[in-house]
Amino acid sequence: MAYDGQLLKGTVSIMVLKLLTENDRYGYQIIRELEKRSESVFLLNEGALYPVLHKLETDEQISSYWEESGGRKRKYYHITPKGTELFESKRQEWADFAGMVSKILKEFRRGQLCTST
Amino acid sequence: MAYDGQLLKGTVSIMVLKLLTENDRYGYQIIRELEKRSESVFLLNEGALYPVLHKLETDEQISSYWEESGGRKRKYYHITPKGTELFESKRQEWADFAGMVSKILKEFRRGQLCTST
DNA sequence: TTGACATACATAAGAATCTTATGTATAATG
DNA sequence: CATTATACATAAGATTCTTATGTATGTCAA
Repeated sequence: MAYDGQLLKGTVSIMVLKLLTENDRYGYQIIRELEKRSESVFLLNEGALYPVLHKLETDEQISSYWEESGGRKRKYYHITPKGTELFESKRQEWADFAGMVSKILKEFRRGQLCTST
Repeated sequence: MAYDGQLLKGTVSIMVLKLLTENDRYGYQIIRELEKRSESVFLLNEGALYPVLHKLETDEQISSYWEESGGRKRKYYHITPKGTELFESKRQEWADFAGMVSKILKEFRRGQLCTST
């Protein structure tokens, strides 16, 4: 992981759900896709992803099915209506949270003009 | 905590360092200040903050001194040059990380116009 | 003056989620 | 035929949060 691993906590499942809102995908594919989209910033390892997928499935936010493609058996995941709903609220939560952290990190800098928003 | 506690991981020490770049502060004061600035979104509890302060001190990013004020003994923390330096890089790291997560969560939405930035 | 509450420090047990390591198996590639 | 990539999985360990608990002092109202 290019970034302090702690920052990642809680965001993996949100990003996984995001990818699954677009298409059904299998685990290994999710890792490669996140790597690609983040320009190799998020180098998720399998030991991190698979437990997250299993937990999301237990929570019925995603479901799975095995499919053979490209001569390989792959476990595809599909987002459920519950997962879609939770994703939307988690996305909002992330936006609010990240906005608040950024605000605090910027606030009250000496010599900086503060304009109302 | 109003938000999924996992999102907080890794951000507490950055926000603490931020407050200490402004003024020396004591622990209890940091909790109240974060609560106030975040509009009660970040309700840090003492069990979370004190270990973070102790670790930052062990890492020599902050130093401490006891002072009596308002009839009470308070342990004040002061950011060191090392802490200031690390804060600046962590702030940048946070901005990059948060920007990347937000980008991924927004990306490729169906029916959405994508404009170059 | 006494009991409740806020202030102020601290630590310990437990939960969640990551890293690193390990294991199994198959396909592709040189 | 050996190495690498693909593809699944789990376990041990680290970190950092929550919740609970403990100690002590100051303030304020009944």
